Amino acid sequence: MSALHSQLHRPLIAVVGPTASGKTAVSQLIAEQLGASVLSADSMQIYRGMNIGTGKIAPEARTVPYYGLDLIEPGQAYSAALFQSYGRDVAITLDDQDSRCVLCGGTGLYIQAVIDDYSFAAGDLIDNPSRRQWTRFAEEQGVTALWNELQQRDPSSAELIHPNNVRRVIRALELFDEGTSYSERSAPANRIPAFFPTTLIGLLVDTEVLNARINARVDRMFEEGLVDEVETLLDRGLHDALTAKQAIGYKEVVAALEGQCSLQQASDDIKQATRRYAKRQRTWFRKDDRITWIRADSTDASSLAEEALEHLSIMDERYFEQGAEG
RNA sequence: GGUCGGGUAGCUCAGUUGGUAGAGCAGCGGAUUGAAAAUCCGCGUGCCGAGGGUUCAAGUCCCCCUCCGACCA
Repeated sequence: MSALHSQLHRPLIAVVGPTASGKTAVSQLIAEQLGASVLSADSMQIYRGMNIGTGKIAPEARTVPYYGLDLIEPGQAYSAALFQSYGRDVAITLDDQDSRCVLCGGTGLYIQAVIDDYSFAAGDLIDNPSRRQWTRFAEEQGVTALWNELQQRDPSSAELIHPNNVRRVIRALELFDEGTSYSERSAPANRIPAFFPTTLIGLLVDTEVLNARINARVDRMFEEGLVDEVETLLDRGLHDALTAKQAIGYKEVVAALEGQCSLQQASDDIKQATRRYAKRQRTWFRKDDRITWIRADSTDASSLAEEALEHLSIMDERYFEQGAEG
């Protein structure tokens, strides 16, 4: 019994990989060739006004329609569940118009929420009394006491979550309050069935090469006016933003602007945080064995796109053969 | 040239009365079902500057050399 969504005429395309691996350029070239649109799956590029620091492609550089950018204000809350319904709508709508969709992004959870059969619980994200209550409980009683509460109510979920991981313990308690369970939903990522047929392409870059690219990119962000961008966002209330203020490149510049460190230090911190982020992305995508990895040490996006397109046409063919059989 | 400090993990340093070494940071690996650029977990062999000596046993004591720093000439 497969949950595979069969409404799509052609499989979705997803280009994944760590930050600075060249996803944006390659995705756009692929989309150009196929007459497709790009759907960004990036948890920070959804914010309006966060452009330089998130590596968002400039409007004048866009040669195909883009989705998934500038969806909300930095002060607004967002979630993987919201992106899931947004992304699926986009994918289905494009397919209905006989157009194709190239998912492009570094936020593994967002990608998977769209293409795989994740079912998030109902419940209010914005005004969630349960989350508030447990957050306060954690502050007052400590993380161990919090975990003990979960252990009492929902032992099988408690078993899956380390007591120090407050965020996730709280989430599990929320789910329990909603009458469901964290443990019922969690499953090894590679065992979740697909929701859309998707051809996944991963860009693989040698760590040393990627680090050098990250450093150069951060320097460029400062040259392009990252500090000004952060100042503008602060005027618009970045401080009160829950998630947006945690973005790499922004939190460090804010610290410098508040006099906690020099701009040089902020730049170094951004480079380091970005390296670590890239590592987490590598870890996330590595376990997905559907991904076909393309070596992207060179910056020649067009040859990478060509390689990707070759693979895509093979996979399309396979998809239609299977469809004809079934 | 002399005196005093110091030379221990990539970096900053601990190392008790001699029992072949351990923290923070960095780095590396992993997890990930409504914040995910978030959150969390795991990983420490290093000629203890070189050589010699005392001792059952030396990062630790003694001698000598060397390098760095401060001060005195």
